[in-house]
Amino acid sequence: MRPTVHDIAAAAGVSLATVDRVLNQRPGVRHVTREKVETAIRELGYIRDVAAANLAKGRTYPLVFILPASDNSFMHGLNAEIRQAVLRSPAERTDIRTIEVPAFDPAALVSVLEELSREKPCGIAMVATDAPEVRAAVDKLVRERFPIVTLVSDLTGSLRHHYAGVDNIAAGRTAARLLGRFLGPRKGEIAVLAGSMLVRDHRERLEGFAAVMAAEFPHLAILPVLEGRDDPEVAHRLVADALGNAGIIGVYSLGAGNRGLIRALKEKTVDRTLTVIAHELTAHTRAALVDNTIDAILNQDAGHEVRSAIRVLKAKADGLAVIEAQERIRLDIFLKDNLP
Amino acid sequence: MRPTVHDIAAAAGVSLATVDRVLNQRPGVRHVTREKVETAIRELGYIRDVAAANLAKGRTYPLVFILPASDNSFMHGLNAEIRQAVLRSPAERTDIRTIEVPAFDPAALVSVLEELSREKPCGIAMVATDAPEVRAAVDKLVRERFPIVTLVSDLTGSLRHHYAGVDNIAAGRTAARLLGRFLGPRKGEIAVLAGSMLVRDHRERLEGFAAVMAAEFPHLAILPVLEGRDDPEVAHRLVADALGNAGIIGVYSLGAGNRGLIRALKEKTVDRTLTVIAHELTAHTRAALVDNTIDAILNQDAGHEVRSAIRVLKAKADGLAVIEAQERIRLDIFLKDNLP
DNA sequence: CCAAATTTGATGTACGTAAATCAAAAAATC
DNA sequence: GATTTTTTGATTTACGTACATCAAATTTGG
Repeated sequence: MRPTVHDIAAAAGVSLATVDRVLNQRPGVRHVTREKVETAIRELGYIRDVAAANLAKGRTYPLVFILPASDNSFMHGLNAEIRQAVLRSPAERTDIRTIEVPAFDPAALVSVLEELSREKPCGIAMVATDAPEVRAAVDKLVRERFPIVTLVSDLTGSLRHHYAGVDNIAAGRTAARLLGRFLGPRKGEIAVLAGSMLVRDHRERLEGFAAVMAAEFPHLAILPVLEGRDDPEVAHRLVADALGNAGIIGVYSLGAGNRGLIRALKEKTVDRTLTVIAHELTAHTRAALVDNTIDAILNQDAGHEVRSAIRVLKAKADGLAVIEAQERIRLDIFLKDNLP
Repeated sequence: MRPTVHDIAAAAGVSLATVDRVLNQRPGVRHVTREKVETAIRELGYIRDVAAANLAKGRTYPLVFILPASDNSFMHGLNAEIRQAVLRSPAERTDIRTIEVPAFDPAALVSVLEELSREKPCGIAMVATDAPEVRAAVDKLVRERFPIVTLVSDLTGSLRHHYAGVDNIAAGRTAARLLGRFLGPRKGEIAVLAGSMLVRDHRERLEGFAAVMAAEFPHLAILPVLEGRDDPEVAHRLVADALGNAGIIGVYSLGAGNRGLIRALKEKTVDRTLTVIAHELTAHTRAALVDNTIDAILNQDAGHEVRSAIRVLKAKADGLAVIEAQERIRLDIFLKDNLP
């Protein structure tokens, strides 16, 4: 049987009350006594029964998710997954609140973070906008002992405890290799459609993509990035224009808002084979993959990201270890054959 | 606040003891009373606090993993993941035992299953050998209310509650498309290295592979399957021999024991580019991917499979729902750019 | 050495559920 | 209608931990 507080008390030769004081860092314990107890804990290999403790405390985990108010399929999916998590709240003892902030607006994000400092949630998951003031606000919260995980888009160089999202540089590199290998020895130009170069994840994907392209597929030339602002209409216009260029043989869409891209691809008048790689599996990209308009989809599983963020925040709040391998968000590669 | 048993008792106008009898299906409750209680449960939306119940019951989950005694990297990895799960046992209230049975031996597997029927574990995870007598033994256990999940290799047509493994037909199809697309318009022959055609997962991978090859890449001819018995030495000899055929331009290794394959590939005398796709990420295949001996690796995450099997078995034992999306085991596709 | 302050012990209640016991009430049987 | 059987209620203890209270013991300061 695993040891209980009673065993610790007996082993350390103190009372239950004292063990409790040590375990819950309450005052009124002499240094030597505290050490006796801590030794007993270590020697017996005592682990607190979190379930029993939560029951006694009537504990819930108030968590806050901060998301950008972006109107694209991916964010809608992320929102839906958070709602699913809310439905599971009673069983998981979580109490989840979502805050939407204007996208790409560091100041707004910072002010939300500052408010949270007063509200005292036991964990914060946020889609980070990459700016120095955001980094400073996050670091401040971490120093005040708030568990913080970044979601989807990381905040490198900050003190955040964990990042629940894919490695975007690796994603870009993977896209480049797939595209390069699919195209074979053909020479030509590659169009890149992004949302905005102001977002870190898009910048990183492009960085990885360009690096592998240059190093391993020098016969393929990357055209200037089209910034579609994750908006289907804008994307449609940009891609339709670009396809006037007969030299294009491949497309990499690294952002959201692929509806416009797909429409432009289907409308193309000149009949030629384009190899297309896009990000994020949605109803639209899925259909396009099935009908061969798109050749591969790179995806991050929003459900996994949300569940992982919650697990990590709870663990951090309790000071417990996380299973690293379980919390690694993988880059899913979908061909038409392995769709879920 | 979520309702408790006390609220149910009050709402149904019965005593706590009666509610308990209903909840734990103990005898001695009239039909009408039982219905009153069940109505109250439904109307208040009562959900049993599993943590509190487990605490009161002093419950642990005795689980059994049945694995084939195969000496290859994948099975070693699976074993290691089970040992990790054992380390987490105190926190997860599990009590995990592993049983090794001779590989490809339905009779041995059946006799182990029959023994388990007496031992009464609260759940069984097994790497299934695909045979009618195994199917019958599994169905019998399921009818006796044992939760059973198949691991890595499924038992289609049986009553097992869940399969914790990848879709092997989809895996084979994916391999075919990757190989076909990487090779482009080149004509040639494809060597296929399998472990044994007696194992269901290998048969299924080949089936998916052959289907896509025939339908979409008819200019590539699949050579007769090499059965390497998942043994590096045998695989080495078979592949080395096969590579004497100058028409081979691609290799699909759908089984375990890739060390021999890799050695044969590196030794090849004629200098030509082979496109190679293999299964299972191990130290060897990983190195081969990095040095370009292998072009892509298809993988199933053994850690995810083990954790998923445990979650599902616990949920089934408690009669709870599982998060389907979370328990879906994906086919990982690794290029050298997205290695973990 | 005494008083004050600090540290420790003993004890009880609570969390939500399980499980057991025994008495009381209701229903079924003859 | 009395007896047996079945059903229900009331109550208690337990699981492992948290937390509060009060008394007792120990240490510290003067």
